Amino acid sequence: MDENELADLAERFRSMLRLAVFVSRRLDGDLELSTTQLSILTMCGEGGLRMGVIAENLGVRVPSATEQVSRLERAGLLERRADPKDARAVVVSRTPAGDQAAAEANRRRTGRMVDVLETLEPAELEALRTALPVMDRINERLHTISNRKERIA
Amino acid sequence: MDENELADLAERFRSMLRLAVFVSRRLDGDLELSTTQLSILTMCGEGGLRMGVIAENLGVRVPSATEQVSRLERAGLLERRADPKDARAVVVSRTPAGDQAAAEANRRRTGRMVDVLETLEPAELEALRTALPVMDRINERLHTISNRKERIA
DNA sequence: CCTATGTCAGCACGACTGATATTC
DNA sequence: CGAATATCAGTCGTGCTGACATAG
Repeated sequence: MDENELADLAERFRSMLRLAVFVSRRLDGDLELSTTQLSILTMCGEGGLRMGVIAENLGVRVPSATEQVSRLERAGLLERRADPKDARAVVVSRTPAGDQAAAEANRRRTGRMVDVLETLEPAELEALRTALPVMDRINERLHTISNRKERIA
Repeated sequence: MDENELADLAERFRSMLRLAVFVSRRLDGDLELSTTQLSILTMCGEGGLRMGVIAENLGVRVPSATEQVSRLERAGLLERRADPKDARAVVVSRTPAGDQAAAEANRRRTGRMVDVLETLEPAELEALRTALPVMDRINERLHTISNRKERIA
């Protein structure tokens, strides 16, 4: 693929990213839990996570994660415990109410998404399925490139 | 495709949307113009747009568009003119400085995206290219579904 | 003593609603 | 007069940085 084709694809992919943000807002905007909050709830099953890990998974700074966790804790969906191995750290895990809320919210959002996907044709669904891993790769590469830049600068 | 496959695809697509938001932040987060602001600048070439159209294109309410346009106007990149056909409306268009800023910003962001895409393999780029129109379709369908819901409610 | 972890305080941005003009 | 267009005022959510306490 030559340079011009790549630049064209890059521009169209930029448009697609904008659209993805837009679609995300439309799908999740009117629900009780924000996209970020549900992500935190979902990742905090299975024994809990440290605050720093939550922040890293979300791609935000630690204070931002603290804020979201505090909010979900006030709502009774998460709880903080001291890490027995390291008293500086906290381990965040779901309460039973959090388990229930996460399951319910994920079920509902997936249902909405199914409603949309049902209107597409098989070839379109296949195109989607094939492209999904590519976004993961792009995300990985983005980390690599960012890190390299930091080292140079 | 049966119900379970569709639900599985829906969940993975939801993850992809989250990732898209994340990638978008990483790519545009440290630049002078926000993603939204550059979208406005880009769409306001070719004779200008009314405020309501800008809001609709962005998927936000009119007051939010007003705020962004005011900011870009203060920065000297956009200008408001009265619509000669309808004195209630304003027409927003780019200044020469806005033309230049939009071209420069778009060039730079596309360049960043090319840096990322260059690290992918041909098959992955092809998968991406094939999937791009599908996101447009999803966006269209979302409008249809939302409108139907409003009518029912 | 230096680093790592998390919280707090204060700030910025960008969305929203509700209340106005103004004009169709 | 009612509907449409844009703006203003005020609020909220969610990110950030910088300063701090506590523990490794």
